[in-house]
Amino acid sequence: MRKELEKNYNPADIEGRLYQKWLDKKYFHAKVNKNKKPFTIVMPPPNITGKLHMGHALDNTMQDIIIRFKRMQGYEALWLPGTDHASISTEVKVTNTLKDEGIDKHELGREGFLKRTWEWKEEYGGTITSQLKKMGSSCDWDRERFTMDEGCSNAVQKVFINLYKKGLIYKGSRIVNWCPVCNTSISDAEVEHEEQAGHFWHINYPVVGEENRFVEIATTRPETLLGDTALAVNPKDDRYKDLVGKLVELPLTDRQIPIIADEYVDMEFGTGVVKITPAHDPNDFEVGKRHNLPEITILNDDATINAAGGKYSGMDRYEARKVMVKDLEALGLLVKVQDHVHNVGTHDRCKTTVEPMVKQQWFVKMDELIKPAVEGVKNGDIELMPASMDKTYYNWTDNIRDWCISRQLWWGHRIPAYYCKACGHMEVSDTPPCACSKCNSTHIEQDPDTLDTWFSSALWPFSTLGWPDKTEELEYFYPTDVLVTGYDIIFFWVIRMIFSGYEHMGQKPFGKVLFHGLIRDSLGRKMSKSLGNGIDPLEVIEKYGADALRYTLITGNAPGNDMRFYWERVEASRNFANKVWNASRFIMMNDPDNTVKATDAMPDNLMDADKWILSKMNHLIAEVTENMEKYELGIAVSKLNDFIWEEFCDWYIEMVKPRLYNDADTTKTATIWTLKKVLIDALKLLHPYMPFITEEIFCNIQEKEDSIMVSNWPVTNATFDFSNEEKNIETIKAAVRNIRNLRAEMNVVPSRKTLVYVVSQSDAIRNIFENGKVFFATLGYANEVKIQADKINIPEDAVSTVIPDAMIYIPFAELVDIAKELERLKKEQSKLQGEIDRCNHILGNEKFISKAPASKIEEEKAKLAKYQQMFEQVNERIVAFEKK
RNA sequence: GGGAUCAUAGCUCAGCUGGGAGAGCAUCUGCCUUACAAGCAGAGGGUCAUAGGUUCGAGCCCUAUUGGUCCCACCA
Repeated sequence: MRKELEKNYNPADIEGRLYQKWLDKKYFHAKVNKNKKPFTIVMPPPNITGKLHMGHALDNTMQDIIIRFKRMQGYEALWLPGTDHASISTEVKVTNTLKDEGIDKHELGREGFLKRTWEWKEEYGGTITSQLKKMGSSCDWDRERFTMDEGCSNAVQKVFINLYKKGLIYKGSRIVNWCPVCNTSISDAEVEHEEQAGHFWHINYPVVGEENRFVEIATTRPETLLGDTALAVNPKDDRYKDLVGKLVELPLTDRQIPIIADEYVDMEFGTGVVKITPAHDPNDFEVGKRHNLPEITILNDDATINAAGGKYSGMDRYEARKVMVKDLEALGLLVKVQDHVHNVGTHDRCKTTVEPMVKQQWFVKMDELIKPAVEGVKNGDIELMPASMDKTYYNWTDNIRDWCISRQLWWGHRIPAYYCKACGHMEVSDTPPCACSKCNSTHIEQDPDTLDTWFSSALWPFSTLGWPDKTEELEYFYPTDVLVTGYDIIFFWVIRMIFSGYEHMGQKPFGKVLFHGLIRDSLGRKMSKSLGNGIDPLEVIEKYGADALRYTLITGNAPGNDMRFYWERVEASRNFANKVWNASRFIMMNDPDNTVKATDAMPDNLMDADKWILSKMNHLIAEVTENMEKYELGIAVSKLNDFIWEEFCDWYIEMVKPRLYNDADTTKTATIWTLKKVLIDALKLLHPYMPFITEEIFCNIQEKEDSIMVSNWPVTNATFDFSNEEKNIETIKAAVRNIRNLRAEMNVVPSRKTLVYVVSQSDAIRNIFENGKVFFATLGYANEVKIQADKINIPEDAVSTVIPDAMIYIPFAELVDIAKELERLKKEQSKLQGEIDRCNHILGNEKFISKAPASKIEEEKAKLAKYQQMFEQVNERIVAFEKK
């Protein structure tokens, strides 16, 4: 017994139930199946610290749409989910939790800390994946992975060792961004630069051997003076030419440092003299290397002054700054203090001001690795969408620097390097050596550092499929087909996956990259925790349903562009869902016993309107499929929306009502068949976008425990190409519009039941129509025009056989204010004349004829013919009117 | 400083390789109508940022300008 559908679509009732059904039936699970072609998407792993936000919602909606589409098309579609251990985020989070409990991470020790972190992961790491389920994501949860699970960890170790053996990983001293709070180095990309109000301290350095001669420098960080090993001037700077090569006294210390000349110095800026602190400034580090200057580190890891700082040692960097400025003032060496706004680097996770420090770090050599990654995009092996992202991509690859991969953290993949405490020998190996291969000492220690989070993410497309083992999954599903991600991690992640794929698999990791933009709030601001302007996708789902959310995210936006989130847009999406719901309800109400099935053979008594909508649907299938294959998801769904709402609901269903309400009508079955056929195909096309509502309706209408998500994607069928009928109905539509326009002037009570479709119901009436007289019919409500209806002659048989009794017929011409209509027609005529002139102009142009493609010329010719025909028609009517 | 990108209706945005200015929302008018008022039928509203150029023809291509956003580098 089929149940009555609610008047309004209520998503909350059905979403959970349907998702569970899909899970139970294992529809999401993809197997190695040699009889089918694979289609693979690997999910960008969200952080285990994360909560689902709009960015994830968009990202995963796009992936789900693609994967559902491909699954219906008959591919073995795998969408592999997983999460990222997010080393630094997680470590910060757990450290803070411990802090709240009064536990210091270092007291707990490495093992204890890791144990806690794993516990934390078990408890909270699944939050985001469970939230993804609410969105309807059809991931293969049986294959869910984690960047630190056994397989992924093996892959990481293997890659590290391979690269090391190839000489592509090295250990070196580098100036790195040091976060004194997180106690780790961070990559350039993790540093945020923000403007801060600071000061410019002008300090005099006394020249050695010259009484009362000083060199004035300006600095924003006077405390680093302790690590100065030179002053530098520009070699072209005449003011200081004679000073180059001389020594100056370094204030507050007993050291003397040289004055050197280097191009790096900007003569215009400050005093034109720069203090060089190689150990605490990236530029100075470079200068120091060029001039063989010593590197004096003056800070401890927690940014206090170290033993090299004499009386200042032990002070915090800012405290030392204050004291030193005071001391300089006392010595009379402080010339002046200016206000100065400058950029300060802060750590994006904890907002601490980073400190450049010289450290021993592990690096990946990039110059060779990056080459195939550049080549792969250049020769089209990998396609970036939108194509404009190529520029951003090359901008990164062209300026790539060696990748600092070591982090002084505990949570992550530990570097597989082992040191002999006796002789200092280092070995890189997948198992800890029992004894030093050089001195046989058993005092061996593993490198304490862990790897950058992105090191494991870079391997994600193949580590998740079993690499380094040669699994059949890897063989079957790799390379993956498309990567969907935000453009903001093109460098962090996309580039690194690409070169890793080529290096370790010898193959690209994915064929296409589909970039999307950021979701902003209604004022165009980034959604962020600190602003508190984030909209929780779960809240949207609760209020309007997952389908409405998905629909909102996918429409009204071009690929790669940022989008703003408005509640009004969600409402519009919900309204569309409701429209689909009610159209389906209407259809079911008209066949309560479900006697007609869409799978039945096509009835042979289809009317023009039926053929018209079937033909339209046929075109739509072709267009939507093409758009989706090009991943133009927004375009596809907006076409679908227009079709369902405007053509199917506003025209077809309205046209068909008199037939359904007339018990004597012999075409009723054909009508219902057409309604169902078109609805079911439309539902299928819509399913990737709105999985829940389409499934619910599909099951109700079929009365089977079937599922739309494993049904076949609709294909075009030449049987449904009815170009004549299409033309007929389009003409009728135009006529109806004209009548509607006139209605206001006629002072007729408007009604949406004003129908013209009847014109096509019988040859008799159609003839009248074709003779230039247009009729419309109204069910009730039109008393005022009733009188006029008496004046016309409708063939009795035409009316009685097909048309419901309540219908009234009014001759078009009788109702028209002739003067007004003439005016309108003349306007239309002159417009058409304009079009004809335009076409003639183009077609008469030699250059156009010679240069334009043949299809374009044909198109213009067709237009010209069409306009000329329309012009003739209008002209005939004008002549007819003028006779009156 | 280098680069990217955007500027189209009141708002948010589409507009694919140059050839008839579009949608949604908002506004206004009329409608309880046996699928849907979360609806139906209509209407108004744009010098396509500015100035040049290429072209038979420019929202689209080129140059410059203005303003916005983003990324990278970063001044001691």
